[in-house]
Amino acid sequence: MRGHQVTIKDIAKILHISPSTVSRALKDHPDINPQTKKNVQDLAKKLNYKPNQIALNLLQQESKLIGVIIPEIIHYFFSTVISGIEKIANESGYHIIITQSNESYHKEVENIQALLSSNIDGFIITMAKTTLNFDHFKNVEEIGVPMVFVDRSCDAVTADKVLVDDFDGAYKATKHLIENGCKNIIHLAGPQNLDIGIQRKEGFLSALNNSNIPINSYSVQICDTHDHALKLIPELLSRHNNIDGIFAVNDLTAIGAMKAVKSMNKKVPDDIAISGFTNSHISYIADPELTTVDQKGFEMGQHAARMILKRIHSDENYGPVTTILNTDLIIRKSSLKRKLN
Amino acid sequence: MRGHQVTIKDIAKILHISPSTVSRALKDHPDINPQTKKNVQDLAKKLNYKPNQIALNLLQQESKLIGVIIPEIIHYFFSTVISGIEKIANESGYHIIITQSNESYHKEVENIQALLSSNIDGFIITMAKTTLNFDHFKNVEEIGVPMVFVDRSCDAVTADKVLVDDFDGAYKATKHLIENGCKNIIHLAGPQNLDIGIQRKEGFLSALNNSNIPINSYSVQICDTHDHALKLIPELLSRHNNIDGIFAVNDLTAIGAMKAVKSMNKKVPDDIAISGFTNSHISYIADPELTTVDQKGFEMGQHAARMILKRIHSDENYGPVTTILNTDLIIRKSSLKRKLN
DNA sequence: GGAACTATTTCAAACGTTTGCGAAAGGAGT
DNA sequence: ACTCCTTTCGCAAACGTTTGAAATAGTTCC
Repeated sequence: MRGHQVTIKDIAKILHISPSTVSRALKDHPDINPQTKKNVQDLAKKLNYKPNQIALNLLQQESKLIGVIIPEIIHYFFSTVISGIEKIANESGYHIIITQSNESYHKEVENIQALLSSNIDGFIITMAKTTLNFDHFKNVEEIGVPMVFVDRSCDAVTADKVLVDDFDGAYKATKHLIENGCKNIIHLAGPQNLDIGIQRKEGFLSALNNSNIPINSYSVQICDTHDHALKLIPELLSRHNNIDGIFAVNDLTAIGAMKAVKSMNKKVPDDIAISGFTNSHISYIADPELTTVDQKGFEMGQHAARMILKRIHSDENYGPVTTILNTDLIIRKSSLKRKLN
Repeated sequence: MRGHQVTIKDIAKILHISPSTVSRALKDHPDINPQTKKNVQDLAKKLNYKPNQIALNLLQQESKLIGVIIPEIIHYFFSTVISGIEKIANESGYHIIITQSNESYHKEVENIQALLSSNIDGFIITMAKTTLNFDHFKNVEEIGVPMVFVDRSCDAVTADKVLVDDFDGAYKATKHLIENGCKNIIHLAGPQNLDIGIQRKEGFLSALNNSNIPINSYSVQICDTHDHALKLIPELLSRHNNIDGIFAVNDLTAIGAMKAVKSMNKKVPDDIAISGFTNSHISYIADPELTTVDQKGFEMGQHAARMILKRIHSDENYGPVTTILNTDLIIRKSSLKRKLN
């Protein structure tokens, strides 16, 4: 049913000239007779000729395609990363193929294989949480297809990375809570096998230390989902009545905590101030609006795209580059206690 | 820097046989000597041979690529649609190229052109809100590349569609509010140049009529963003004190309305019950949790992918197919008034 | 009138793969 | 010794495009 796209050969046949002449005429090659040029260009426009990208790809040994592997597209952060990648890629005539790992190691391996056989020119990857074996990345490295890791770094392989300064972000958020009068802050932390989980925790602890605030046995809780926070916080508050601040590893968890706090008839922020991390849409939607750390997803995506394009177009094999972006603290109502002093 | 991928020709050269023999050996063609076959297959495995997808695409005049054009990936609904598409496409060896129009007509046209020259095998499209001219779609139709429209239908062009029963969803949500004791419900409606805006409004009005509830001059307000609702609702409530229910065209608007209601010291749901539409993540996050209509994004994506694959693989030119999915009413706390009778 | 040059066009190979057809070689049957 | 068949393989074309090199025709110059 496909109506045959018009090709250079078609134009050549109609005009009784050779395909090479048509090709050159279309690119304004000086060797071509102006009249022939005009004939060709007019006909091409009339027939709505579009060069066949696949043929060009084959000839030039490139696909102008960047493979993107992320855990889950429905997460606000990742969708902003994708938007950033898409913007820069499109500006250079590239397109992106998106695949999701759903945080599954096996799906990630599958996706790598599938994208490789699609002859993509480069990878932009955020590893799955469950990825502990890195042979599939090493394989890519051997083949020589460039990779950029985003947000979660993989040290088993030499590749470019773009990360965010999680430590500093967490530090700033915690410091802000302290400055707003919090004296007993807990941290709802992410899994400690991931760099971001560790860094955000360390930033939190460092801020406490720096302000000479004592760290309790319950100051750090592994808890990184909305529903978990909803269950955990009431328990915690009933045991430790003097908790007056919560710094959560992500916005969703922060909002779960917020709901739990409100359900116990405590006020946010006056009784308990809260900060999240990511600056996803929901932080603005929350009631009260959630203070959070902007994770710069869009910028990360843009950087990653620029890095991969540079690799693709570079002949020399320069060493791996790591870019670390600064975070911004976004201050909203959930952390602004009435000043008591 | 790219380490030349190993090709059939490489294998042929090493084994001193012709490329055609290698090709056939790799596919277990009966014409090939078992020993030759084994030699080829062993070497191919050893060298990690992967067929060049681009060459195959050129030969078979297909790219195994589906072009997806959506307004904005950061919207929960669209990201679920994408997930659905990706799942089905991958199962059939297809990949998806995603582009965003950002609700801009011009970007949409650009994306169509770019994807066409990437020789994608089919389009899955959700039109931008601002698209009023359809020549770019007609162009695609002429060329003969199949299209499926998702969520927002385009009648100017003969193509498959997968829609959701917006009318019925709105009807069910409104009916539910009525059954929970609402006597004066307003509808925050979407733009009335889009089908979904019209259908949801009509469903709302029909439910009121069916329950003999009078429709006021202010019953329908064009308002489809969080921030607009935040401004509009206080005005409305101060003028019409007896409003006791709100049905919003999407979840974000519903949550804006919810915040506004709470800010006026009215209780949700007891004073004013609220329902949204979409069932996005935020509806579960809201406080109180938001009653809403599940828009079945994932299912829509799956259907769209199946429809486009069927088109791609079909030789005959069957008439356009429209699939309309049923919605589910998701009842949560925001609509459950204490029964007064 | 031949060399030298210019202007314009075509040829052919290349990218990697598939596939119809033909070729070569050997064996069996008559 | 001839045909016929089988087994195994290679040739060449095809997909659409680009590009160096060669070809053709026409002009200029001495």
